[in-house]
Amino acid sequence: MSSTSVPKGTRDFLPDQMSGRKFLLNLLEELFQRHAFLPIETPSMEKIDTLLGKYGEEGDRLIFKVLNRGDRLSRALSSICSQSDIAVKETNSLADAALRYDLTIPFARFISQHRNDLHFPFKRYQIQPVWRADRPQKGRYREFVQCDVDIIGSSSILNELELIQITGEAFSSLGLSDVIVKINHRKLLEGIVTETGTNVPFQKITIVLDKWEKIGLEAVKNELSQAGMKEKEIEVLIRYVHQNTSINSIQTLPSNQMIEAGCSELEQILDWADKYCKVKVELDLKLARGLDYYTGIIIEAIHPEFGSSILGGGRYDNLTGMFGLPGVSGVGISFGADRIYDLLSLKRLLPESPFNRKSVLILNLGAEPEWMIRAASLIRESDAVADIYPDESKLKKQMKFANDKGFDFVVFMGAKERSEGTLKIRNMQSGDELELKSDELSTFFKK
RNA sequence: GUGAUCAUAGCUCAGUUGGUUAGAGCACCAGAUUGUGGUUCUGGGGGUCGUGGGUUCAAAUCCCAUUGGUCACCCCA
Repeated sequence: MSSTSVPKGTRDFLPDQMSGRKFLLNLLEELFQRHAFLPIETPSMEKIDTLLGKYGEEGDRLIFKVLNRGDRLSRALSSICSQSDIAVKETNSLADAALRYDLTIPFARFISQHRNDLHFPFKRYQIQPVWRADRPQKGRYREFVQCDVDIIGSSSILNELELIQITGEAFSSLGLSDVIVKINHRKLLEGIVTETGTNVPFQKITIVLDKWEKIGLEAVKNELSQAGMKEKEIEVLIRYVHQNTSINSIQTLPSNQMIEAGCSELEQILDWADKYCKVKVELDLKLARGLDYYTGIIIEAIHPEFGSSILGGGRYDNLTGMFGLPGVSGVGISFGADRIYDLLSLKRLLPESPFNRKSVLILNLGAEPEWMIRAASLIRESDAVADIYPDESKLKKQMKFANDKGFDFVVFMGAKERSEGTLKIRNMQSGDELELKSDELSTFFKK
């Protein structure tokens, strides 16, 4: 017998879960549309070269590669097997394609390819699954849905503001009022690191800083020193980064070009966010984000009752350059739909009804089928959900079915009702019953 | 890639120093109730104790291996 389980880190979704997921995804999509973003989709697979080398060395390891088929595979295998040592490079000849790791790189590829068919600045949203060959754990899946909104072809920080507005609108309409948006600026961070005079790579330092909340100040100092920073450099770095959580305090930083550029953008964004965004926005100089391609403002959203971030994003100045379209700046964010769903379900903020509107089950009491068919049509015309129980089963069984399935009403259409020219409707929650004339059916379930 | 931990019914779990026929709750099915569900009562079905091997008169229990799940690190939505 074949196994009934699904691969590690992937899941089935039952109808009960799907109604919550649809609710979330529909809400986000509708919000994106109101902000004039347009939808696109890209294939689940990209050519392997499109993805490799874009996410740092850790990222490359987490990309799912798709094995070649047929002769190409046989040739690659025999070439590898004939060698005494299998070079890592050779394994790439086994795969020409890989599953997408995020939606941002495919988007950059998409923009470069279709540059002549698009109007810039171009605002797109994209809601699709991505795959990562990670070890699954709480809030971490190997297949998960990202909801990306990006604006490409404009350097204005009006775009950053809009993305934070969308973040605030999304979480407040979902009922997640405790979400905190943390922001930082890659240039500012880089400027600070420059001021320390260290020759340790910027990327290495930011990753350590990012762990601050988790491991504490002393451990951060330790790791920085292990990374090769001198004690004096660490001291300077910590002094600048430590406790700089208000816009006033970052103005006390030394001035160089990068710091000034970063500061003025952050200052503007924080001021606007305070006035126009429905979410708490905090400056956090420790926020780094591992993805290499960010160059300006970076943002991340967290919730105090959830261990990992539920949204991430930032500005990238030259993503399309790798695909032959240089000098185009973009900024975008990605909602982690699966994590947000988990959080909503933890906080019981998802709608309970599996049908997204009033729902009615017509009980089968052996009445003339066409009478029930007409009744169902009338109910559906009034925009409610209608279903006819197909078999003339015991009433108890049908009632239990209606109850378990979550129908709001059942309709009795039996011999008694037929002779009186009426229908009996029972509210499944209150137990109230009332009689209606057949032609009142279409208006009863309206609104 | 590194580390920890767990695996008994569809689900959540009990199961004593190894010792009769492996239990409970929930869920499911049937009846009490032949036109009324969600409450109650009664009864019923359902397990090769993850898999393979070993120790023993005897293994869910002890040993070894293996597979799978979960959690953490790394990194990230």
